[in-house]
Amino acid sequence: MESHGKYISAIYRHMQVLIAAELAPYRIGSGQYIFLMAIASQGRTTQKELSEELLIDKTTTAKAIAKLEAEGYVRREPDPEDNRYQLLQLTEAGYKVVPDVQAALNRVKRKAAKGISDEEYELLLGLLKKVLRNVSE
Amino acid sequence: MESHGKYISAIYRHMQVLIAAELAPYRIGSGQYIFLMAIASQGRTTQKELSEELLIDKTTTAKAIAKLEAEGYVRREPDPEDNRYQLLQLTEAGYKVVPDVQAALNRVKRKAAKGISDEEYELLLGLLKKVLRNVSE
DNA sequence: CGATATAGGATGCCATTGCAACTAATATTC
DNA sequence: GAATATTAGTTGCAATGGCATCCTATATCG
Repeated sequence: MESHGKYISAIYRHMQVLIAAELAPYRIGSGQYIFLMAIASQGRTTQKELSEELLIDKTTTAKAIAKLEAEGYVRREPDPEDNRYQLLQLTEAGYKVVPDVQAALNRVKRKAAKGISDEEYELLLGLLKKVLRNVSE
Repeated sequence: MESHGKYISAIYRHMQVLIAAELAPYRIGSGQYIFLMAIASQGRTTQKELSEELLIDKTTTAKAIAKLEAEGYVRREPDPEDNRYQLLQLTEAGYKVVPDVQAALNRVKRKAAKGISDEEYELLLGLLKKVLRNVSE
């Protein structure tokens, strides 16, 4: 009785390794790029929003943001209207690195999707979305 | 430009948590059950074989097997014909726990596959297999 | 046969991740 | 308005997992 779990796990681990290798030159780890790209695409945001959107534990988010900040890609400043929040935004260096990161991610994606048609890929995305909704509720 | 990576990663992390909770009563972690089930289905084997079949680094395999041995589910003995190998097999307790683990995995799978038809599920498996082949070569 | 290479496995180290528990700030309730 | 609850974020801890390195046993090559 075959299950998707084995494949999901193996794909995840291999993608982590591939992405880590691609992003090593920028000193961005496999655990940080999602946050960088999320901030890039939605501008000023908070850790809470990122956690909810990416379905990642808030403590994981905190640590990833701390690393991105240490590398100079993200700036943090307390929200003047509510000091519990830290407003996040990309720095100059952050904006500059985004296209390179995007290109690296595209390379990995092309490698992963080789031999899969656009229709099949859309189908895959749709099914994964459904599975994610199921396991995350 | 949407990609499967985000979903794969989120599904993986959520499944880890679900499986860990299901298997906690048996003191089997989310990193060990695959090995238990693999040994159960193929009988006497070695760490090398497991690593290759599951596409998992050999050091990860070593640690998982060590834990399963410590919990009394797996027995290890040196291969008399080649002392580099450790022959692995389930203990009594190992055989006894397999059905429970299988049932737990089935529960997680049913939850994950809710609202997905058998045909769609097969399609998903096929695509995941393709992606895995792509990223692991 | 002896030297070198290769193979299975183990160990140390580090990155990622989630949970429990905590802190500080804002909301709510009496 | 003071006490309590909730919320955003942080810290410590433990589990998973890969890489570099090492050890020991077998293979190979001169």
